Amino acid sequence: MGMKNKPYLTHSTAPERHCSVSTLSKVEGLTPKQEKVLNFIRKRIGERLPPTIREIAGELGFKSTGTVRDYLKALQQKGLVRRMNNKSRALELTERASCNKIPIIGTIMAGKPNLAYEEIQGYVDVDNLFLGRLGFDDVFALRIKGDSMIDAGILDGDVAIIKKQPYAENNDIVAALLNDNEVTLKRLARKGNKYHLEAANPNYPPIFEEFKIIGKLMTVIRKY
Amino acid sequence: MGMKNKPYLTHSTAPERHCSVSTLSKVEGLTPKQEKVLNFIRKRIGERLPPTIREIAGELGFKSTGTVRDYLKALQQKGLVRRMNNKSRALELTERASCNKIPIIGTIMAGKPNLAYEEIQGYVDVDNLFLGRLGFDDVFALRIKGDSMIDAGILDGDVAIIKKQPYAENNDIVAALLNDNEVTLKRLARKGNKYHLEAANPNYPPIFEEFKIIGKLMTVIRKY
DNA sequence: TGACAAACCACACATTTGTGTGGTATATCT
DNA sequence: AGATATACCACACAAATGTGTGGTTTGTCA
Repeated sequence: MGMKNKPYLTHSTAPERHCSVSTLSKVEGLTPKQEKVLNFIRKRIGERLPPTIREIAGELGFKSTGTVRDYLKALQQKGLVRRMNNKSRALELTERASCNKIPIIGTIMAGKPNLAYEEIQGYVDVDNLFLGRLGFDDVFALRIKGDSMIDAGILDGDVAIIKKQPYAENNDIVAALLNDNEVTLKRLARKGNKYHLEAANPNYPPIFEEFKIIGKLMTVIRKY
Repeated sequence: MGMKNKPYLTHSTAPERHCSVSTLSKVEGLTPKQEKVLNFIRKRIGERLPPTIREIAGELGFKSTGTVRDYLKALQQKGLVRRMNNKSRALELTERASCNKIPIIGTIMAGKPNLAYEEIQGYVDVDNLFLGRLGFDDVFALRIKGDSMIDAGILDGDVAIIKKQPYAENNDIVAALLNDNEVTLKRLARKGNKYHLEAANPNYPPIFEEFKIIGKLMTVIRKY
């Protein structure tokens, strides 16, 4: 009955990930109804608990589970949804249907009132962007202080996502622990067969003192 | 049986969110076994499909569902997990147990074998970092081509997250549409009471031709 | 007209899944 | 010694859930 938009888990801390990609119906050849089903699935996956077939039926007002299965079959055929047999809630969005992604635009057509994406080169996956295939265990973040890496495009205040590892290769940008227990982000450089640290800023001298590599720079994020 | 670490959904595009915060057991008063259960739940929620009780039992090697229920009860009492009755897979992590955040480290103590976070300045919330309070519909991404913004620390290949808006303020970095339908990222500048676009690179001249602002730079992301 | 897809429904059945009861063993604390 | 918590197990039952079969209606396209 009228439970529209009620979060499934009462105390959910999950972000609202529901996103109706308004152009998807045309792009992907979805009917409006199919898009509604897909959007509900999106929403619930965003809330961290995919729906059961009967929950979809309830939300969309269908009286038969068979109806939902027809929709799921259609969405599967169109490559937007994947399922596992005989597993409850085993619904997954494909790359194309995922709503955790922000389109990367190449060219944009200026339609009169709105914009139309002309060329979508790909998608930024919000979840994977930092981590790639890493787990949360494997990384930490540093907030950059100072301008010692400015020539590498790493500015004061940027957040650096560091993959924990006690080694790195020549020329990698690494988070290193100095003797005073300070962490610094520098480029790993080799002179002969000894490694040292170099800033990306001519005003800073290379560091030849003892250091310990604690991780390797994976991602830089800057907010404006 | 030995299905350790096998992704649950074969073609899963979901990130591996499994994160055993190694200090959690002490902080939260968890036993090692309880932490293992929690970490498996974390992992599977990260893969977008919370586990059933029997799946937990299978993973951890328990032969009885009752065992798992004992663990869930303990985790619930310790405020790390929430559940719904009679709903399959209805497992949710609380704020404290959630693993969507990456700690931002200030100083780091070098313990003998491992590192200990000395000063956690805050957390990077993976879900909200790009968007803040924006929805997925309000943004798009541009992949930076060229070095015209290099002095602003925006390099070739970086991904720029743009908030859609047809206006901006002086000195904002904006995504602008030029006459040839090309999108470009430049700094909005004012001369008298006319706006034009400026690169952040002395090799590029300012752009005085007609343009249309399509959005404002919110975030820059660079992967290594 | 016929073929086809979309969009529904009913209902039975099998499997999955959560729940409940009642155990055993071990260690710790009082 | 008794109370308590952890750490398991077996088994039965009920509820939730996925599956399968077989329909009806409507519109579109050839």
